[in-house]
Amino acid sequence: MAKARRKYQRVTIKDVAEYAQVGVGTVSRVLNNSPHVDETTRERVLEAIKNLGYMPNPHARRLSTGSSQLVTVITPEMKGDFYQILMSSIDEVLVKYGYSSLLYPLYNEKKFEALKKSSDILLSTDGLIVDGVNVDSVMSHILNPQTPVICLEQDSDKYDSIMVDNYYGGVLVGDYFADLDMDIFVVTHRKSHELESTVFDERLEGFQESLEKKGRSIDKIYYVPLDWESTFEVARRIFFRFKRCAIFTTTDYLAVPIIEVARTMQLDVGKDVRVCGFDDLPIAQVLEITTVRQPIAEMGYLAAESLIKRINKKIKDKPKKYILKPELVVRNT
Amino acid sequence: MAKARRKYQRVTIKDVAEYAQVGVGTVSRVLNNSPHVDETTRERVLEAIKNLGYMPNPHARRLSTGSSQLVTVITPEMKGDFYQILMSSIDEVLVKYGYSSLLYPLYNEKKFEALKKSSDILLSTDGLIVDGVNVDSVMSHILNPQTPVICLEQDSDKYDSIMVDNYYGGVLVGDYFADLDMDIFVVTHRKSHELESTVFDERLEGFQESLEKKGRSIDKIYYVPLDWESTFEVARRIFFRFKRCAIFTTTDYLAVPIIEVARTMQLDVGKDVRVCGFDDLPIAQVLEITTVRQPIAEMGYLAAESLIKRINKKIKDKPKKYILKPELVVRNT
DNA sequence: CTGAAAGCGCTTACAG
DNA sequence: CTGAAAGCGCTTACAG
Repeated sequence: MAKARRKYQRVTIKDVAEYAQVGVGTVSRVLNNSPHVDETTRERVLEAIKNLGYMPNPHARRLSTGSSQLVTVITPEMKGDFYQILMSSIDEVLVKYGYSSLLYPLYNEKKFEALKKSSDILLSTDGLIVDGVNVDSVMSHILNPQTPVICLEQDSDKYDSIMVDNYYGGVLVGDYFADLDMDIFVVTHRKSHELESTVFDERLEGFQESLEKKGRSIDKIYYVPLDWESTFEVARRIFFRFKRCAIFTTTDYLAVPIIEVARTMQLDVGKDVRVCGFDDLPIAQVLEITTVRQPIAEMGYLAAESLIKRINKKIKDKPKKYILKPELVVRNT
Repeated sequence: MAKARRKYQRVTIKDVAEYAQVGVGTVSRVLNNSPHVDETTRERVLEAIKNLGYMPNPHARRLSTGSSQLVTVITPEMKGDFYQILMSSIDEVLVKYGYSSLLYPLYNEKKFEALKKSSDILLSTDGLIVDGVNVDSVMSHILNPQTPVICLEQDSDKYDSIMVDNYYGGVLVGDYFADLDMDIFVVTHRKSHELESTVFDERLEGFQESLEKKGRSIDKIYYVPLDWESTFEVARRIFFRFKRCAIFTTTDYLAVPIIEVARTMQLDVGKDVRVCGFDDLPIAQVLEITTVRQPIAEMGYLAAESLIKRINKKIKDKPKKYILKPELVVRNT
């Protein structure tokens, strides 16, 4: 005779307690691996859990403890290796502390609107790591002031922020290219909407100013969408006229098609044609592309560690700013 | 004099009620836009909410209502356009019903382990859409039997499943290529671990059998990792020997580098060199690649609609299977 | 329209 | 080691 159960007829801790003939507190204790439980009662409870097919209700637990052991990571998109690396490193430290991460990528404007509407999501998690979005201006009003937030690749007055010195990275490439007796081109991406990041411009600026300081200048800047098809076109246009040149792409992603076109056109990449990317994505490592190494994993570690500290109220002081320095990695291109 | 508050000193519905001089029930009603609230009291409550900076506690609400209005989408990875399209279409219908989606990409094995450990995540959401993972065998034991699940690109005995007829898609390409008086090559990817999908093999099988039925056969199959650098190499190898051939890539992603190499080598793509992809990703549309159109958005719509129906208990019957038919889209390659 | 109260399913001092 | 009870912050019949 199935006993009448409440809404959703889920089996609760109470059912388990009855079945095992103990109090709910004891069930809770074995659920939480408390050491203060007699071994035989523990087994009886475990038995009950199994027989009843009990599964805990996370909402009840979270309401009771005031914590979800969850962290939300908000990114402006989800494509590319960058976020995979970032997420992996964040997860690595998170699990150490018993936390999990949830991804909330803003892959289109609707997604962002949805977030503003049902900011529930932002309130149901113990902390936030936000990449490339200006939290202060577009998000802080829907956030609980108590919720710890770490900003990545974006400055913030209210929260800890972790940035890479993109300008400096550009300078590194400029210094490197300045000594080359070649025409100098840049292939980069122009940000098209508010949410996009400004890193490409910063890299370009550092590059440009370093070049000028050495009496050189950019011969031409090509702006492309962030996809390969357009870049293939640009590469063909460049190499049709110039068999010898140095090209700075503000991300490795754009370097790939350029190198491939040059190689297919039999140009000597690494000698007559020099290509330098940015980011040191896995693809740059595989193709041995000269690039500027952005410490993505370090960013992730730092972000996660900082967040955990904030969550644990270890730090209560003013927002901190971390600026990580990139480095030039000269390889075969 | 700041009043002493409980743990986390968050302001609760009770504080708001006191401040506005009403009962907590009334506050709850204005929070939920109940029409049965006098306009002036509503305003008083709203005022109190603003002044106190009140933010609702989602856990309490979820415990009380038994629902989170959240859906988790689990994918085997997060790279590429596919998931962006899928997620967008899922979100589109979800918002219609007042739901939001959370992404949980299994970008590495640890992520999957973490999920098994703290299956909390799977229990705190009203439903699940799982892409490309065999739920029956690897996940169903950590799921609440009550939780509705929709499986994508993967068969299931327990849950609704939505699949694309990949075999049939391969047949379409085979029929198309069989009439071409050219050598026929395939560039495809071999699955390397358990969690990866088998779609590439299914597509290849359909292609192969259709060809055989017409008395033709594949001249050579090239297996590559799912990245462009390797594919560039393969393309160069092919076109070095064959200036005239038809190539079937089991995903558009792999068609791109092949087409680029052919073009850069001055071959007439669309005439001497024929390339047919699979998926109809945005990149295939931009580059006007002949391909097999996989109805990704339709999958997303169907998945989300089916899930909502299950959540609302509209359907209680046996798991349903949907098999979507892809179609050949002949373009310029 | 509105308030008091019960209930959602846990956790955690508090006694024993 | 264990049970009874209070509490987490909401929602929702139930009376009025």
